[in-house]
Amino acid sequence: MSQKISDAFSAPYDPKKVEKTVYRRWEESGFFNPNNLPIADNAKTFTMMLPPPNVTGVLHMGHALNATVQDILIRKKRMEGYRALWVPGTDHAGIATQNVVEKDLKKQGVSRHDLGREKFLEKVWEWKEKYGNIILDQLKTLGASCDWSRTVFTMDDSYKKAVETAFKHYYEKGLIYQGERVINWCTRCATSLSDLELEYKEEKGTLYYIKYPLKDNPATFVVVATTRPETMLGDTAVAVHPDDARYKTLVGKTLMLPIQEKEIPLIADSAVEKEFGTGAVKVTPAHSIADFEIGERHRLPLVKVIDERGKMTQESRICEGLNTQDCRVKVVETLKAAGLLEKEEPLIHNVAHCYRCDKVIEQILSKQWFVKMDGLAKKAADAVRSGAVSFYPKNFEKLYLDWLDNTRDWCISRQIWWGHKIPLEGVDDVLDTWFSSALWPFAALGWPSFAKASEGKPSDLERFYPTQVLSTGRDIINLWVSRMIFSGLEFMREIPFSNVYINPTVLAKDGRRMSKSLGTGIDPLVLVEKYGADATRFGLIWQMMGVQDMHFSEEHLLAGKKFSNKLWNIARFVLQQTENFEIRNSKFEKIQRAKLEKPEREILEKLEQTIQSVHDDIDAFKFGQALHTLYDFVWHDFADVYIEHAKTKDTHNAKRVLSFTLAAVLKLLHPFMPFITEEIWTSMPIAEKKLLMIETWPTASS
RNA sequence: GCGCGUUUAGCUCAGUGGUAGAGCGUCACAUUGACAUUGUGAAGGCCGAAGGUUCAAUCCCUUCAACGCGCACCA
Repeated sequence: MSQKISDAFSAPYDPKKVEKTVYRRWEESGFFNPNNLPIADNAKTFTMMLPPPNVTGVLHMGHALNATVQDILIRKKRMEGYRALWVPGTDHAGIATQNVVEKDLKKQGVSRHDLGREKFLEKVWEWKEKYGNIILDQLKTLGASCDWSRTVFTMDDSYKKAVETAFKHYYEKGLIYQGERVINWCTRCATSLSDLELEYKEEKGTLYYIKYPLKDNPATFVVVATTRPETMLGDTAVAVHPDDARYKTLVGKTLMLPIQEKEIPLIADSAVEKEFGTGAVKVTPAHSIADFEIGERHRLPLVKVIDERGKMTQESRICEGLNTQDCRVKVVETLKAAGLLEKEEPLIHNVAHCYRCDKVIEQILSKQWFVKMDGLAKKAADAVRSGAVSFYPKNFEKLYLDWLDNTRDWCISRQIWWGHKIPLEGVDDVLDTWFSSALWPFAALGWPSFAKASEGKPSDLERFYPTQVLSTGRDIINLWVSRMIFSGLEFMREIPFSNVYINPTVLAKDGRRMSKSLGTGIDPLVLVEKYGADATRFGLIWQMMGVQDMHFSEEHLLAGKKFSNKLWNIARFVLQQTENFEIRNSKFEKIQRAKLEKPEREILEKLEQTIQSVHDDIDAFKFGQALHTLYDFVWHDFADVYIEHAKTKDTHNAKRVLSFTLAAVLKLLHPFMPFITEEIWTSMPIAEKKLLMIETWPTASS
């Protein structure tokens, strides 16, 4: 692969001429697959699972950032001689994907019900094929060194088996149960949702003060305050706080529920807040999770007045068939006419919306499947409390523990079509997409099968589980990370990863999160086209200095492009100087420092420091710092100072130092900017040269 | 309401108990010698506000504000 320098380099650097070819060279080498790495049998493993992107659409810069972070880690470990495996894949993403396909069909005026389940699922599979492939191509274009031969989709047959096995395990252990309980329901998606799949938004509402007459003394009232007067049609009690002096004498009396003209008790329950409204709260056990719990404590009947389509039921009597909004109007009018509406007040309150379609959530009584959480949550919490799993940055551990310490049972059944069917007879529901994602670290390695890869060789599961690092975003710490941890402990009896690196959320210019649904996403391929993949990676990492969020800014990609060019020209100069100057790789690293002149000694000392701090920073997940250090060294110490000095002399030692420093720089930069470094490496005058991606990572000699 | 984070140059962000830094942008000058995607230099900041500790505070403490996030409430 030796090339004439004059052929290999012509300024300015053009990533388009290089990146595709270099990637092909890596793929042909087979080294993305750790089985092909030239390492000893007892080499340590280093495994990462790519958080499988949803097949809802193309990747944006947030994904690009996470892919780059992981590629930096895996490339460094590979150069350090580890059996390095990075498993890629994609996620079927239940509701989210079903929704985008439904939206797409809607453009042609077709609904999923027009097509029917089977035909609709065919459409979803078509969508999955298209976007799944685009996603993998995007990752390759960015330089991701995943082992593509191990690519997994969360609805592959083998994965399906994992999901069924997991369900069966929980079921037989009594951890999965079916129950009629109040759950979050999206009337648009027509499915239940878990507590985590809601987004609360502050909205202006009205607080209605309604008089509930005492049965024995209809001239006397208990006034309740509510933002949802229509749900009063399903009230089965009014509750006050046990210590509330205002109601002490009334507790236990019977009230008349207006409109329905039903007798309901006035009860005392400590879940009621004295300060809110009048201190008396209407209890609608079929349409509020909190009221359902009060209802369980007081054995209250359940009256379901809102159905799964968001329409009022027969039980609502005067409002039967109306939607909730119209029913509210009718209820308020009726109360006014009866003189039972005391007053109305404006109120700012939080309203739950569906995290996938934004529709307001109803809480309704419904028969669903649940996973018992107490034991599992405790396992997951202990894994972090004991230090077995660590978060970077550390403060995310609190977010994780807060949720686990307070979580309710997990509603895992969904009334949609796209997903894993619940593996029991007579049930058409599918599983929450996070149920399958939770198994990712081991299901993607073949679980439940431990079958040997080949004669005598350990299976992937044995060899690569547990993994070392999970790199992901903060928005799915509880949805995903916590569930992987208890799933790993439950099924593998071992934590799935020891480090969780939470990367910053990439925000668009206006400060909103980058996301497809918000229309704020930027396709990394557009930027790769403009600046090159190395510069795109550079720009993202350059900006990532360790805070929670980053306002994505394209100017850093320009800096990356300039830096690529600088590096290219540095290499041009060094290679010109060192033409016909070939050293064996093994000897190459050893330069007797004492015999050198001051400028040579200084640049080598600075290089040592750089090697040390880059090494430490990457291992501490300080990727931005590492890149800044490298940039400063390359541009300001090496180019501005040493190379300028080297122009003034033509000694053997100067040539050695030039070559040696460049070689070290290429290695250190390779995880960050893999393409250009690999390309320059092909022209380095080094004997017994391998691909840079598997060359030895530099260490600071002490 | 509770908690966490952020607030530094036009923009995106570093940083330190003692004359404040980078990238990009701006301005001036420099062009045959690796690189104009360059080089040299310059302008540009009461380091969110107010108190406090200290010889000295952008940094430590308190309070406040704005923004972001999580939790609770969301009757």
